[in-house]
Amino acid sequence: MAIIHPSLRPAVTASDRVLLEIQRAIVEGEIAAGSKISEPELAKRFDLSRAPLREALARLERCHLIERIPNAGARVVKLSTQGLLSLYQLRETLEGLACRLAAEHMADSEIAELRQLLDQHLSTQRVREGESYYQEAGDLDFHYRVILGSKNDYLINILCDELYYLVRMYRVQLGMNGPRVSRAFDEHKAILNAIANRDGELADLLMRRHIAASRRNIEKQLEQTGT
Amino acid sequence: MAIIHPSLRPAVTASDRVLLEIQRAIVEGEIAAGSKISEPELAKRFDLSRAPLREALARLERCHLIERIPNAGARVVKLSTQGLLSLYQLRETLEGLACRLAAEHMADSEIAELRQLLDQHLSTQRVREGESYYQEAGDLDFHYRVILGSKNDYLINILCDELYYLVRMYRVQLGMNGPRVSRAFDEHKAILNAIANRDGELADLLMRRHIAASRRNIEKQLEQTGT
DNA sequence: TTTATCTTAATTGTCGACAATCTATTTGGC
DNA sequence: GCCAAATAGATTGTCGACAATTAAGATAAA
Repeated sequence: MAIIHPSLRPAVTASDRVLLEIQRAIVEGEIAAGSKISEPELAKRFDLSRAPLREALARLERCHLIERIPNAGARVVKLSTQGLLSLYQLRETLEGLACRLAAEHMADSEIAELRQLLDQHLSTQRVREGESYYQEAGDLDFHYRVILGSKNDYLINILCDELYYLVRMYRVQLGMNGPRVSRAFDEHKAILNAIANRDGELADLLMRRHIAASRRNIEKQLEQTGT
Repeated sequence: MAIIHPSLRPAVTASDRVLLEIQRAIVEGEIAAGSKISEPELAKRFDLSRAPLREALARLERCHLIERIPNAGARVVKLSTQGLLSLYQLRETLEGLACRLAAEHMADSEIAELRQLLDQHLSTQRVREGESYYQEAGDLDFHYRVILGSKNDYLINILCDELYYLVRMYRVQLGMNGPRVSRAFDEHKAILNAIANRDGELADLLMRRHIAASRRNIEKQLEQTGT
């Protein structure tokens, strides 16, 4: 199903809408990594004043998609191997914690829904084999649900609001696909079983391994395509 | 010495200055927890327009000191036992990670400086026994340096920019002092030794214990003063 | 030719006013 | 007397213009 996001209030304000558009544009590389952000240009492009645009830029800085220097302007972040390693280092620890907490706090009904989701992903993945969008959406969806299951608002905020757009940017712009799909599904299943057994320690371990494997996979693709 | 902060650029813009003032006011309870934020009122109080004020509010939301609802306004966060537990849960994990990374990445010179700092704290603490400000400043200073030693920008940002103001708010408003001072210094020393020995795993463990002990200490004071 | 300084242009930060939205009170109906 | 709807007030979101700062280019001196 669609990705569930905690701050998914339906973009009520103009600044909300332009934020979503620019986020998408940066994540998909339509606005190139490392390029300078021109406030007047973007304001004209999205047909609004600079006030809501600047609020959107503040939020983009919050999720690490741009970097601002006072009186000098903003630039889209550059992707680097070092940055990706730092990011995945954090994810390992934080999502491990999320798993441990999810094993404690998720309701049985939530766990059942999550199992249902995985089965559903497995079947649709057989049909649409190789389509990286569904693969990525499915992966993110699973991780999102586990994170939400932790019931720790600060943790949820950091992972879903502040780090995941950058994670997606790395994945999209480095063209993540390849044969790790089926193994990722198996790993998801194992994590879910640990959570269902209320074995937080194991769920933590499995999630850290899962993300470490994902990181190694990306690193491999990085050195193949050339840094 | 003074607390070292990564985003300590000297508050060049008006929004920077008012942010610092409001941050201090909220942390110290001068603006009461749970109270409503009035943009016109604050703008008049600090003698500036609403534009830089709103930017400051956006950053206050980022460090969890206020909560905003679109078209409805902002409120100062309420302190709760549940919130404090969630916060310290995160700190345990994140600062544990910071220790592990610091053991890998800190330069010998940085470690030497940190040891010097601890000795200095010990002596000044003997002189100014019981003054909670110095106690807190010293504690924060140690933690800050370890976090910076991790050399992971995302981790540094989360801990120093997004979580620590709220940690300070809990400490200040719940009046943290008491006899844990000397033991905390011992624990700091042990953590530093582990880092100096490049034993990241032990440093991680000791820091998690250190924060867990601090959390239990606060919880105890909480139930004494009555929730 | 190179470097340093000055000038100019563009960009960012801030301001005051207007429009859209929400909260609270009052009014009307049951 | 109580609940619902409408109105009035205030607050937030957005706009266009101005001020302050920075970056770039031209000019002059070494």
